[in-house]
Amino acid sequence: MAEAMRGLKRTHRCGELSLAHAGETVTVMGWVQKQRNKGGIIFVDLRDRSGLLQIIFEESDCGGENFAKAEKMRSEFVVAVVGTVEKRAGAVNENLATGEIEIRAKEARILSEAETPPFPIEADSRTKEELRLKYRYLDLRRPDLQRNLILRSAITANIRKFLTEEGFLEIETPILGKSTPEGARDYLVPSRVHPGTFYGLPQSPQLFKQLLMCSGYDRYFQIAKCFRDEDLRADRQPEFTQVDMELSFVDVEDVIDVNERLIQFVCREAIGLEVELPLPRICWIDAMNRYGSDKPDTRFGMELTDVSETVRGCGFGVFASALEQGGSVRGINAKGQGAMPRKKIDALVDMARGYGAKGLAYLCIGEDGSYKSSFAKFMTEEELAALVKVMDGENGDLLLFAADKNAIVWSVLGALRLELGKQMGLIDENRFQFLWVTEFPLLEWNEEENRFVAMHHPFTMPMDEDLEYLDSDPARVRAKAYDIVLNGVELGGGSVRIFQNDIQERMFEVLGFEKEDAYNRFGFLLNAFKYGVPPHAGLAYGLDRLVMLLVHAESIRDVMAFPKIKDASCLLTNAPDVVDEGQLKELGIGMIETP
RNA sequence: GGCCCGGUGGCUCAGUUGGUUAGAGCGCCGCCCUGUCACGGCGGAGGUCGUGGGUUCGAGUCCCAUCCGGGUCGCCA
Repeated sequence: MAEAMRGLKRTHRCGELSLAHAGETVTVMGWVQKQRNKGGIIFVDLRDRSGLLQIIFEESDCGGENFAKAEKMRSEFVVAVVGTVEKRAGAVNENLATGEIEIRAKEARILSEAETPPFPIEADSRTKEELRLKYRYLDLRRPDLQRNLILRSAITANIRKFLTEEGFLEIETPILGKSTPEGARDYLVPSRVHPGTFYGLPQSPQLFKQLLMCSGYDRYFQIAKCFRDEDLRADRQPEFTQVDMELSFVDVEDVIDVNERLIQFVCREAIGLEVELPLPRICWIDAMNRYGSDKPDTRFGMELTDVSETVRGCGFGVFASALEQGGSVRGINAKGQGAMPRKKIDALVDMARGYGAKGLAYLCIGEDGSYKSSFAKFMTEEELAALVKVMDGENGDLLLFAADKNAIVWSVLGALRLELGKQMGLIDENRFQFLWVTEFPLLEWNEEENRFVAMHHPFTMPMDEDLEYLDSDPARVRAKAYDIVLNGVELGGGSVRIFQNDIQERMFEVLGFEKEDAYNRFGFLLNAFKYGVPPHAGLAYGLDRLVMLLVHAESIRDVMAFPKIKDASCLLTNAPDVVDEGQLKELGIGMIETP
């Protein structure tokens, strides 16, 4: 039977009490973590978001009625206890922050009884995610998730603090916006007032923040919910949070500077991590050539080596044809892995195929200097020796080679490098390696659409020195675009924006947009630019990813209160769900066919 | 959409080559216990082996289909 709280007021959270409070009478409230009944004495571990606290019940202190309540207490009951803080008479519990003290109960109330939860409410749960998400409100009671969300709150509070002090204004932009077909799929919201038309939920506040620059707000930021109707991953949710910012009268260096100091401030204040500035930088082409990735994990080496020139003209057809078709041959050296069993190598070959390679060439160098290889028979001894030399191959090493178009070679070796880095234990999980990746290509060729598409977005400014090639050789134009990477995860990205009409129109031309079409989609922005636009640039972070990495969570779901599962549904609320006929009718929506 | 992993009491798992009545730890229920904190002692309950079909004398185990969850490729300007 639940009792009222009347007359009681919580004085402390459990974890806030210490030896300094000895002798004080306090009132604590929380959930029963565990009851240990020794017969004439009952211990109750009380839990709230601050931690655990031991309560001791003895009939001589609290009387028969309260003692009987303590006997009834089960896990997850919500109780209130009035009592005295005491230094423990028994042994100190070293595992507990409040292990030196306990509350000697004088009065207890059972505010709410509880059924036995479907899984244990404790840290480091190994419970299946399906169950955890169905009972998310219980999962969220667990100390590790509470810690994650508390740290997330500390991170956003410090972001606000820093940016506000730097003169940024926090301004909200609409959630109900205009669908922008370029890029990710939009979530659509039907309009009741205008049947047949739809709002699009924002993939980012991009265009609005540029308008804010036109309006003179100079430095803007927002912690903004964003939506993308694409398939999920461990670090991707359909709705997620961006820390979005835009600055006027700045260039690349200004954006990087303020963001480096932001990162340093937040890491120091929120998690006590000291980040050394300036952060290292790498330009995109170097990142691809050295790591096979535009978001390299630079906590370990095993860099890629371009062996195209070494193998040119060799007898191995796969290498030769890749080079003939304008591709490359590159390799990585897995030091000391020369004795890797065939089965594991085959798994790597399969993995390479998963990234679009037709195969993966390997060369094991035995401890005695002998070769075991998938392609040695096609090459002369001299060719092999040259290849091993350029790969810095020593006895006991495993050399892996991919030969294809550059894009495939990079992605295959980039993925293999990460996999081998993990397998070989080369990654220091306690290290935080931030990295700027700069000078991204402005455009990339899209085979399907047979046209160039913007790598970042169509408003990204080309680098000054490449501007002249925008029409003649678009593929070589680099952008004033930059990504911030942490431990091989893309944390955020941004760019300097085009603010000159003529460059914007040339950009649309290269992208194959009709002028009319461009105005139809983005006219409000282009029109705004006609009335005086400051040079501006910005950046947006994936807040969830940042928090995930800083708290060492394995999935973005562990730093969000109510995440969705792989098919973008919610196991807790069962969203999305059907709606009744009347709602649809009002929106002028009919189903083509009921699934 | 493709590929990979998983689904066995409330939870986490084991389950041999297909072979008795499907096990363990934790949890849960009852009784006992005045210094426990992974409390302890005694006793007990609890399982359509995700679902459907097939092979077989016999299926948790093999085959097919399907559902659910996770990872990943495609996708994510």
